[in-house]
Amino acid sequence: MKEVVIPRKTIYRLSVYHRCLERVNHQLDGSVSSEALARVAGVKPTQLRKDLAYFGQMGKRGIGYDSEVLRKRLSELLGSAKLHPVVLVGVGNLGSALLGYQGFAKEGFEIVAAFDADPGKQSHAPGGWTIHPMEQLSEVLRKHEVKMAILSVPGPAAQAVCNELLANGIQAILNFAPIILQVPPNVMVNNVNLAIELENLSYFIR
Amino acid sequence: MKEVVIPRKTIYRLSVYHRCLERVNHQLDGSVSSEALARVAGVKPTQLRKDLAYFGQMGKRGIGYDSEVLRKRLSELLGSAKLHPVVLVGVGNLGSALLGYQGFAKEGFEIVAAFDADPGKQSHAPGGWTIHPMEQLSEVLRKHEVKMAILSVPGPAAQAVCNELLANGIQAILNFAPIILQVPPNVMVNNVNLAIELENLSYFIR
DNA sequence: CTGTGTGAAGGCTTTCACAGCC
DNA sequence: GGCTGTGAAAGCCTTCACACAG
Repeated sequence: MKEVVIPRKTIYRLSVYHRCLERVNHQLDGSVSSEALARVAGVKPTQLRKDLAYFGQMGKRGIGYDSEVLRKRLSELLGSAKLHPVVLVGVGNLGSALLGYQGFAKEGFEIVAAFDADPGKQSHAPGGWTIHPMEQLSEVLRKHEVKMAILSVPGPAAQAVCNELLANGIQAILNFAPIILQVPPNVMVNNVNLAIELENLSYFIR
Repeated sequence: MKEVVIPRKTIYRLSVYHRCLERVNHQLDGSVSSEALARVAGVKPTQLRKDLAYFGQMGKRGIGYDSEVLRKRLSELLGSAKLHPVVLVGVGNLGSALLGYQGFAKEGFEIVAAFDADPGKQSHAPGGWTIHPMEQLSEVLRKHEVKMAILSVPGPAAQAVCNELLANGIQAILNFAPIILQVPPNVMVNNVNLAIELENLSYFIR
């Protein structure tokens, strides 16, 4: 029994490989080399091999990786093999966009409910979504056993809403609010801040 | 003249500090300590100091940083002091959401035009946006001297559109398409992939 | 005495070089 | 011969410890 910790960055790249594999695996007859897959994933072949090797022998020497086997294995490892229920909190500009975004469902995530403090948001909701008031949060989270949340409320409200999510058993948050959330170490937060991404790019323009 | 390279991660955190500073600088009378700012930014005080020190002496020992001076300096360094024109290409689900997102303008970025291969997208556009056909890309980019683009087209179209952007002088791309773009080393790409962020979170849920 | 600036140490990730299997 | 798996080396970033300025 090994006691190696797997780097966060490796986990992240696993998702990238997973996507790349799904995009190209009908173009190849059964197997991929680390070199081929690394190229479309934008990494070096050695890195890909090291990443995969954390989880045991996955390829055949002299041949490569069986693309279908690898895809399945990645899917299991990442926990995306089964459908994950997700809630979305904050149906403003960005939130309603995310509700309409088809990308989530396609990748194994189902938004089971959307919440907003303002019931008036009902009318703006795309695609016939029902926007629940915050009071129903607890009930819905427990009923569907939801463990993941998408947080797209304004910055000032974010920490309070976050606390509410944590109190109801949420273990992972995709945070679009422009603040660093304070959470216990067993809760995972991934931040997405579009303004920061743009600002970061502008640094590199001479 | 020092010849030190500044880590990419440092540049990224600079944006975070910048945001945090804007959020809290009316709460303080003139100066911030590295400890206070680091706390809201979610980093260690030493890291913040080292990050800032890459750009010379910015604080006063025994006192801290003058919050207004620091804010201005960060703004200059990041290139967000002046308004940057940006174009958005791909007005699908996500693209139209981004068009409606107020966050960009607030942070010094102005979307000067939106493009889509399908002129039918006109009707879906929020807020009275005119959606230009791809044929006008070259003209608009040159006229407004646009250097940054937001790319939200479907994966299969992304590389071709990217090449077109590069041919017209684009130097930085915020990429929402689920592929790794092939670009020359002098072009900067920041990837945002919501499905990957969610999948990544799902790994950490036991 | 307070809080920044910084060389040095430490830790983590990536890359290399090559052993091992097909 | 081809390509994976992996210990060792290199590189990069973070953290520490403390000098130094207000």
